[in-house]
Amino acid sequence: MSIEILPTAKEPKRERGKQRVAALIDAGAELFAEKGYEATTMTEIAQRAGAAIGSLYQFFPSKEALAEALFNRYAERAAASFARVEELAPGRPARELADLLIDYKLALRTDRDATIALSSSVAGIVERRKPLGDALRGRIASILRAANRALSEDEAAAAAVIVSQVMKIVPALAATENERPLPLIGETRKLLALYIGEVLRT
Amino acid sequence: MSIEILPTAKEPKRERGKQRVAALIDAGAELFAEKGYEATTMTEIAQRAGAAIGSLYQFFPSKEALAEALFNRYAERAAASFARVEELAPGRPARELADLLIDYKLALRTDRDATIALSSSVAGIVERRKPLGDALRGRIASILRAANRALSEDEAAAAAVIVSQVMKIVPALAATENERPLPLIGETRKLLALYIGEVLRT
DNA sequence: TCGTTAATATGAGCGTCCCTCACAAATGTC
DNA sequence: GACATTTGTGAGGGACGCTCATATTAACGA
Repeated sequence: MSIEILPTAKEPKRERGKQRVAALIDAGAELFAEKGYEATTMTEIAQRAGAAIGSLYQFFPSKEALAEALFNRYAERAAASFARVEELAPGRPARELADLLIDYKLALRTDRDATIALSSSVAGIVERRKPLGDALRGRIASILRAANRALSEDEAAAAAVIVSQVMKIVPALAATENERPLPLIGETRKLLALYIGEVLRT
Repeated sequence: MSIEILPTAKEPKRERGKQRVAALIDAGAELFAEKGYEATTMTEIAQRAGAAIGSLYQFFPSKEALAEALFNRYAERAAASFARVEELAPGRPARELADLLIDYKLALRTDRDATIALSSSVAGIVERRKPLGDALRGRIASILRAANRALSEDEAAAAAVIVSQVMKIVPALAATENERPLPLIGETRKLLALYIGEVLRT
């Protein structure tokens, strides 16, 4: 499998350009979240941003490039948000670690809505996601090893895969019923706490 | 949200028509699995099946309809497969229940490859998936209540949601590394057994 | 055997999509 | 103001899903 080079967005040089780019990304985020990636047309995005179609292509050479710019914003926010988790993690018991990780996912829920529509439709995004997921799993593994020194590297890595998979349940549940404080989220906390407890006990 | 009426596939009346339909669905399954739903063109599907584009549209009035026919095959096989789980479930401890459910997902892994490409791209399929998931959760809840009479209906329903979500981890892991017997699947068995054990203990 | 009817087969062409391009307008710098 | 650079514009090219008028094939009674 070869690395796919994707034409990136062209940086705006002047103030007006920066506003345009921001408006275009915002319009794309709204429409992708509303109708999905494929159902959204480039003409539509340009219209909602108050720009001509050619102006959209001036900054984003393809629909994929716009999706990637959107994804980059999400990735930056996610990385910053997890840094906060790492600050709070040391010394906490399994139950609190589980809550920290669940809350991390809950906080990103809103931003995620737009990017979630991309991950399945845009080939380039799928590949961009992988290193991000790898990094997250690595950081989770570090937290686990810090909490239980007896854990081998492989054991921590395997456990981190499971933990990250359980964390993915959160946005799936939040999407199906976003009304109350969600008893199902509580049940997911229990699930994750059980597993982390088992891992730390090993 | 209104119910979306989707034009269904036209049933072939003669033997040659049935062969055509089978060849077309097979071609679609192959191509969707290879390149994804959006990247696959209707012309391509017709070509691989050895048919003209008009012949394809004779039986499937739209690309979505073809996707739905594909999905139906998967749904039928899944239902039949879970009936076998229900036969074996009564009287088993948590660990064995977990293994039964994980193995159920593993068995469907191959067929799932083609349909997984659709679920995110085809709006009609997303809606068709929902009742299927509801039915699965209901049947899991029944198994749980049979194993623990003290469980209320709501408790069993909530637990079934979590169990079905954990089961979704299986194909995700099988996709990332389909080489060895997968130690991560073993870790998922442990996770599910832990949770079901907790539920049955309540 | 043949004629009739329904089923199946065909591919040029329509509308819409993503995207290109030649050129016009606006902005910053001297 | 002159000039270079950035930004703005929309008609049109190529490819897609899909339609339709028409041709071919299969089934069955006379």
